Amino acid sequence: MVRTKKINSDPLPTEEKIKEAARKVFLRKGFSATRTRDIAEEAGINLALLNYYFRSKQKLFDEVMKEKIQTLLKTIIPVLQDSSTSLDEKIRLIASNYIKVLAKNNDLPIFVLNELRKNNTSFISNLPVGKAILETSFILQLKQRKKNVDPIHFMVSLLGLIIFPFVAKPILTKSGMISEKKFQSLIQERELLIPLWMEAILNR
Amino acid sequence: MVRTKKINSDPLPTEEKIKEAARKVFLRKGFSATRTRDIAEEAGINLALLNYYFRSKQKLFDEVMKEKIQTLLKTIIPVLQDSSTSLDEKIRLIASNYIKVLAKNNDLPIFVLNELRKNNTSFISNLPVGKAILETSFILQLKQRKKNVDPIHFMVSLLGLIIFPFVAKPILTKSGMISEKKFQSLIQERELLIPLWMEAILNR
DNA sequence: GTCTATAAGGGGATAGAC
DNA sequence: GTCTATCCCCTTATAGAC
Repeated sequence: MVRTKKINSDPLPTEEKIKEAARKVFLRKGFSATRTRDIAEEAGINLALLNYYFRSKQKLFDEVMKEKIQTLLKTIIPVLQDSSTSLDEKIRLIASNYIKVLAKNNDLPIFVLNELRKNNTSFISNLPVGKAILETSFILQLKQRKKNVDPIHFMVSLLGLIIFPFVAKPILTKSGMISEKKFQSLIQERELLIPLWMEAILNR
Repeated sequence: MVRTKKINSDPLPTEEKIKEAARKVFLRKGFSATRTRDIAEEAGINLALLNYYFRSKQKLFDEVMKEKIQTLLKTIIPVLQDSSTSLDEKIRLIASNYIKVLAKNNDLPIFVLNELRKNNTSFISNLPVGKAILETSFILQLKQRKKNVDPIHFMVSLLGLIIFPFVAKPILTKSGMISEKKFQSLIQERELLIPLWMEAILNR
């Protein structure tokens, strides 16, 4: 392998083309509003091939959904667990990592949260991820730092400050409150601001 | 008119029964996943009546959607505009009003935000509500209080702290992190906590 | 105003040729 | 593996009786 940069000489294999198209269409429209024909067209293949590779719309959706949940979890869980970093560092890392991921994928949070709400999927309820988070290094450090701070409140607030702008983006931009460009600079600024705000809350 | 309290002696008129059913089903499942049959069944009427009163699924949806957006705006805009209240009071009122409304209607924010995102609806873009908010008493008081605080950041953060728990509720409860009961007490606590946190951010 | 019956079309999935 | 053609159910909406 000598090539330093991959030119588009070998197009994606069909299965990956379909999955890539599915990511795009499902994220934009959600499960119910998406037609398998939309995905096939986006992928530049025939509708029959979708069923050949993935058997059904639901199975294809499940694969995309699982992947997206993993993306969200992998962004935060390793940071929460790492006992070698300080609490302040963890807060900075979470803000920084999430904003980097979401800046490239604005729709990710609202898509995942809304689809989880609508379907009684077992994506989450199978993994005991919720309780696991309550026993991470992050929570322990939080309890040591300040006894009267409820770790759940603190974590929900931190994630809210990071994620909410992306969830509210449709209303912020469509109402004319801010432009697309202003939105992008806004969330970049928050990468620095959120840790300062969380610090202020802790020192209250 | 002597009756001081309306007993449920006269059931709702058909049109209102349909609308009430539509509110319930659309909010739970979103536009695309909702079948008009679901609404008719929920309302206890025949499917044809739905079209008789509302002409189409889309028109019925639009009425519900418009109503829900109004609910969200009416909760905050009068508070922002009232120049007779202090900044601190406004913050307390916004937190208090929103939490009261959303405690009875957990799905409201994610429903509205997600449907606005998916459809290129003109619900919002017609009203120049975004820019109007930037000229309210609230924003002026904020600028006076602290010059280096960006009002947009502050407002997005305030709303994020209030609304995000409701948006994240599916993942919080389904992941086993907190129970339904714990969730309800959590958001009640935030009615007091959020104003304190915003104060800490302002005094940073 | 309210119902039953049905038209008309959309959309997921498959059969079968190549 | 990939395509075209098609099946068939589901869903919205309407026609028309009462």
